[in-house]
Amino acid sequence: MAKKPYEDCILFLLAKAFQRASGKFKKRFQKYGLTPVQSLVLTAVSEEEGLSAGELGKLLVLDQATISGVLDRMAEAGWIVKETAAEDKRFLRIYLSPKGRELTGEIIRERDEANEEIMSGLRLEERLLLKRFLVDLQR
Amino acid sequence: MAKKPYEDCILFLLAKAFQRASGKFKKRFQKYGLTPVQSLVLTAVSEEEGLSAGELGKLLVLDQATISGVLDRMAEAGWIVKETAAEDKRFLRIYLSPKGRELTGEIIRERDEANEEIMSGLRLEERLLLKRFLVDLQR
DNA sequence: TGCCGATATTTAGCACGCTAACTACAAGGA
DNA sequence: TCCTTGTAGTTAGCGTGCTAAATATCGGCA
Repeated sequence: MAKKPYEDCILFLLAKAFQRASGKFKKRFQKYGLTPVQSLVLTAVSEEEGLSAGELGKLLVLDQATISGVLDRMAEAGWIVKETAAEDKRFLRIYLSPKGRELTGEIIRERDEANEEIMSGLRLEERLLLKRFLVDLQR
Repeated sequence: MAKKPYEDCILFLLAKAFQRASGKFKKRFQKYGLTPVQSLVLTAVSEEEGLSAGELGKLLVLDQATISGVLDRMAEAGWIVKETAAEDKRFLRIYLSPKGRELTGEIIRERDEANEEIMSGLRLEERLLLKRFLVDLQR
């Protein structure tokens, strides 16, 4: 039997690389009670408050059902505040809570360190190439 | 607001590349009633029958709980057969069902085509580099 | 023999991520 | 005004993937 029979399958390689990266984020953020996805949503909200659920979903490429659940749990945990927009009650407006605002800087630092940790096996040019390839896969 | 604020976050890039690849597999395999993961498990079983759940999990880097559930659904759907090993009843032995054996060749072809489709935006050297980088991330 | 610790699998519970169905609201025309 | 159509968000149901706890079996040792 081949030892690593799946190294030619790009789906497998992507899945495992994502799993590993996700694990590193998870470890780093669990002391805050945040999941990896939630950490991304938090920084997105901090970059522009008042976005709707749909706009956040587009930004982070999450479908409506997924972003809806994530926002719900984050509001529940006190990271963000969900308001319905006055002009059009179909829309939400998502804001940081005081807790969210206070910890955003730290979360962003953790995220950057996690990214650094994940990429530590690659040289700078390799990191740039990898990112370009991953973007090119998204066509 | 930046248009694509997360292209610097390797977790985000990996997640989205994986999502897209997974989507292509999903589309291609749903006519068989197979999920992307199940397609990988099926080809793994076809390469060596009689492996235990744990051995398959190690091969595919899936934890016990996950492989257990996947195997259950695949047995339910009639792709594989679960037997308990006679020598040590703690172990399972996983075999292909007649249906699994019949369709494995086709499934492998679909998998190869899906991989080709996913990588189609990259030249050959780029594909090899990408695979190497993804493996290197798994340290 | 009978118990103890190790090992393989299963189960429960949570968080995505997807599709599909549903609700709520808005806008525009008959 | 009423109705139809479209849009934003929620909910339900499924399949991973994880951790932790439970179950079943084995092996060895008193």
